[in-house]
Amino acid sequence: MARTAAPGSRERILRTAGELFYRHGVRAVGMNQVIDAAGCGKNLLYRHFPSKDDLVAAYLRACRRERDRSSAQATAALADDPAARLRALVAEVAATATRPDFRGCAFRLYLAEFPGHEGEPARLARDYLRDTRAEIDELVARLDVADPGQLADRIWLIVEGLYASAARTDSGRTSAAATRLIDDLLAAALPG
Amino acid sequence: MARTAAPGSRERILRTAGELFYRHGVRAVGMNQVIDAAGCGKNLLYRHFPSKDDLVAAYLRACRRERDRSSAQATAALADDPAARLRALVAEVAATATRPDFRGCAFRLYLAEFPGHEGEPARLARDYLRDTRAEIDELVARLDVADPGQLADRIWLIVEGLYASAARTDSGRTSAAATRLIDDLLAAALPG
DNA sequence: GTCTATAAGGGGATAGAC
DNA sequence: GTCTATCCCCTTATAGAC
Repeated sequence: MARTAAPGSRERILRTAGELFYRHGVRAVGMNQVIDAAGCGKNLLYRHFPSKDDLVAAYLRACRRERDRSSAQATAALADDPAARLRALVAEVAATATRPDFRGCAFRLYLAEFPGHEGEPARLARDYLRDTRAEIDELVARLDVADPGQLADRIWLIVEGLYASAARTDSGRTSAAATRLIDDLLAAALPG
Repeated sequence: MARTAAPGSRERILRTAGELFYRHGVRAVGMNQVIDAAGCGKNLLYRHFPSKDDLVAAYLRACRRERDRSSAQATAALADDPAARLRALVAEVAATATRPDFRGCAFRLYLAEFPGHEGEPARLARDYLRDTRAEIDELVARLDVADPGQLADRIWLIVEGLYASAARTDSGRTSAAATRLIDDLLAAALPG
């Protein structure tokens, strides 16, 4: 399918749809709107994405790829230091949350829009949240702290709060508060 | 209008609509669905609520009333102790978040569903968030702490994280983490 | 008169056909 | 790319039951 079409058409449609989905919400954006914004024919879009759910799933997969890439880049130069990686993880979320077009976490926004849905988009969103939470758990488990479960719960709470709060209030202030709170929590929990 | 109608009809419709809106999302629930669930005629609903936005606004106003009532009840027997009131505020949110049908904060869910909307529902949602944030600011301002702004930011972050996280993960664990973290923050910030 | 039930208008949704 | 099919949305109007 994609081989016969213009090489960049799929990516262009997906990028256009993703921007609309993220800015206005998935439910608020219709397929016609995507077609108009992408400047393509209805045929081409439905050849690449047979249904809206397929398009939404591709959008969330692209978000995941970007987040994984961004996360890997943030921790690339770091030594194998769990505390530093935790700080970098939160700092990377804070950097994302201060981008001018930030409107929240795409996965959390999708789940808020489609509660109880069980399609592939919902699975992708839940997978991302589960994996991120697991990453925090694993990093905290490698720390020498008295109560790893509690520390992981607290860091997760802050990550969730950062995503939620920065979408609606001053994101710079929220991000600064989150990063400093994580620093304090780690400093208080770690020996020395 | 409501004076001539059966006395309980408006409240019954509103309660039915509210449950549907909260459980499935405002956009996902159509007026026909509300009418079917309430077992009323289309005429009656539109007489009480001339448009869906009016019904949604009434739903959010009911949420606000319930939250204000619940908040007042939680702090009624408390002395005029800002720290105790802050702890009670978070504990009350935690209690809400552990209810079995908890799916998130109705106001935050609405704003996630309707970004950029400027009608009365959006105003009600933003008013609630602004008032809650202001309440935290005022309580923290009355504490004898070195950096009230920072403490208020952190408490707000935890409240946001609690609402967001408890909707998707183990709410008991999330609530416990939030209340204990608030306790620790207050204990660390307060003298003595 | 108050309510229910039903039909219909005007629009936009996804999706498919040519 | 346009055109159509089908469905559901919000809303209004009409007709009938108690």
